[in-house]
Amino acid sequence: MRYWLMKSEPSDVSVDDLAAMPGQTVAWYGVRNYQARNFMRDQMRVGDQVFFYHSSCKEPGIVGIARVATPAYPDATQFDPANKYHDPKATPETPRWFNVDVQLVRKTRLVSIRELRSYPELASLRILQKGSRLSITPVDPAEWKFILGIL
DNA sequence: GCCAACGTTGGC
DNA sequence: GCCAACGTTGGC
Repeated sequence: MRYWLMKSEPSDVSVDDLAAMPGQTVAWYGVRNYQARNFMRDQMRVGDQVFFYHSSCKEPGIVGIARVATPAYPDATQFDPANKYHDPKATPETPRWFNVDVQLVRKTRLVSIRELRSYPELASLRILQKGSRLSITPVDPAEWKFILGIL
């Protein structure tokens, strides 16, 4: 079992949006970064635990706990010319982008990035590193436990 | 809106 | 295969 942190812009899919979805589950479409894709495609397993993180918004931070609900499969938006995530180089025979489905486990209080930065125990958390931009990052078991403890 | 950091693109 | 130019991310 692995642990992850996944960023979502709340103007796109917020934790409340996720809570309102059928089965409280959403396809994690739109990832167009190879490293993040590889995490989903190669390393995620059903049941992996996820911190749901709001980014590019007024109060960035962790807002929920989720789980990986499906193995990775081709991201449908890459094939749709009308979609902003359309990739003209992708075909159903040779898909380039993959996504898992993510299911909400529970909302949490907002743990802001500012608060996360305040804990020496989280000094190595990937998203706190200088220049970190990856939308999907692994979380160490010790980091996961620590954050659970402050929720 | 700024801008540092990083990823991607494409000419050579 | 190098690397400058460009685009994107995302906190502030």
